[in-house]
Amino acid sequence: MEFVSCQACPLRALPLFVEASGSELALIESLKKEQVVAHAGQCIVHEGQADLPLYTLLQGWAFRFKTLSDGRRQILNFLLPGDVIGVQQHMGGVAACGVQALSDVLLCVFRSDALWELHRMAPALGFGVTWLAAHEESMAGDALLSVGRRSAEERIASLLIVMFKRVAALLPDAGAQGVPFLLTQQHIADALGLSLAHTHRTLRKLEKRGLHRIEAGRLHLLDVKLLPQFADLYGDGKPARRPLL
Amino acid sequence: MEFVSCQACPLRALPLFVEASGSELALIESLKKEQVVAHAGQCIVHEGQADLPLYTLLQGWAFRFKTLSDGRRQILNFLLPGDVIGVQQHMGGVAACGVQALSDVLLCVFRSDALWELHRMAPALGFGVTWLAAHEESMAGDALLSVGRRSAEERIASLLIVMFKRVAALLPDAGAQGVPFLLTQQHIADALGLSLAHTHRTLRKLEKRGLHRIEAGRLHLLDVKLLPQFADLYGDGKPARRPLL
DNA sequence: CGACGTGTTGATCTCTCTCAATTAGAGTGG
DNA sequence: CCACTCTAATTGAGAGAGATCAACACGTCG
Repeated sequence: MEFVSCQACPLRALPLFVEASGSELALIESLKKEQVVAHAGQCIVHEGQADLPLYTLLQGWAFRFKTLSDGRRQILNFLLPGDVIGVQQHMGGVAACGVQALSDVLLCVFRSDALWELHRMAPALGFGVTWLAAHEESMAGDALLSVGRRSAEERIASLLIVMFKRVAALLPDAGAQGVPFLLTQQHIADALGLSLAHTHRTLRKLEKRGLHRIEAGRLHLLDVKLLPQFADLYGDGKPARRPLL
Repeated sequence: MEFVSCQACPLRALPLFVEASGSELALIESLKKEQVVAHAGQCIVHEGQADLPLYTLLQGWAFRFKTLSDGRRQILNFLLPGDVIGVQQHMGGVAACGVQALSDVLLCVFRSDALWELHRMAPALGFGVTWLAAHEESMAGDALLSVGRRSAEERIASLLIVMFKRVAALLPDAGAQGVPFLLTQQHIADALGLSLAHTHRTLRKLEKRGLHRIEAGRLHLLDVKLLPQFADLYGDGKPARRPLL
């Protein structure tokens, strides 16, 4: 894995950063401490760990998770290139959740005062970070809605669709030939609050119904937009109904 | 409901704002647009609503929620005095979730450019907002863990304990005589992804086991710290185990 | 007084979990 | 090249937590 300059950082694709000025880029570059590699399966951040830096994921996949004392695990979300790791942990003191690499991973490590410097020296970038944090919370809300109120079938379909779109957005061909897919059924189960066995059976059922195909580490979404049964899941947001009151 | 000055704003109790300087307070004051009242049950923000301002909850309770097209509802979290409403919605354009008042509520409404001005004029406050957003995400993660991996009993116990602590923290006597509790069983059910019937039965069971008592709109937590069975739930964070790897 | 919201309960149903076992594929060492 | 190991996928059987549906009680309110 090679060095990635801030010029080429996947974060730059984000709406809030595309217009970063030269001086802002220079600032970011000066706050970057180093670049490290973690191997598949390795823990990047441990739950409860203190003094952790701010990271950015340059290459590879990872996920954030929490565990209960008896081992039950909940995956909070999956991290793709361009995602920031640890804004929340970084600020609280100790990490509220762990982060584990799904594949070999290349990380950009920032100085521990990076977040504050960013705010102080470049308010526009600080604003961008706030936007990022707010956006993450919104995603967390979607996940909560899924886990709390959707059936296993809906949850899995929804996850596949969202992941497909996220990964496709990073590819030049937008996923025309399917997208790389590194999750095991266990990961899917832990992200959706389901058991492994039921996740497997549901995945099978959806495949049979024509939603998707997973093959050789690639996810192919077939005709989502055509299947009315999945319409609710495809849109970006939830199709809010009426205010209930 | 009377006027609340920024001096007396419940937000000032937050660690990140206690040390606000005079000029910072003046800035905040200048960004405040007005103060409005909403009545119990009223929707403060509709799902999908555009152009919504940034609010702060001065008095009363509310909650954020999302709904599916068939009416299923998931409550994302409950809002108490001092909570900020809509950092995420505000930034995205349209509201990703709705907000409804649980009681009569007093809101502080900010100018629509408040967030940006805060970042631009007072980086320390901007940083505080980022911290807030990150903290919210962390809470969302806790909720996801509960809904995804805990049993109904654990979820409810956990919610009661967390709410008790939050409300107590706002009271002078720290909840010695119980704390006001405005949630109906339906709210609890919608927050935890449970059915109303099962929520009721579980609530009963916990009460019988001595966890709590709800009476006349007040929640009394009995001897949580003494009950080993709830130990996992009482601590602030989750008692993370080992890295699984 | 009737309507409504909330709490309460019983009966029944089913989705999802748990436990257990088997298979398949990749990697490793001899 | 083969035995050995490990992970991930797969499947079946049985159990159970929690959902659904349907009443009923009670207090508030117009």
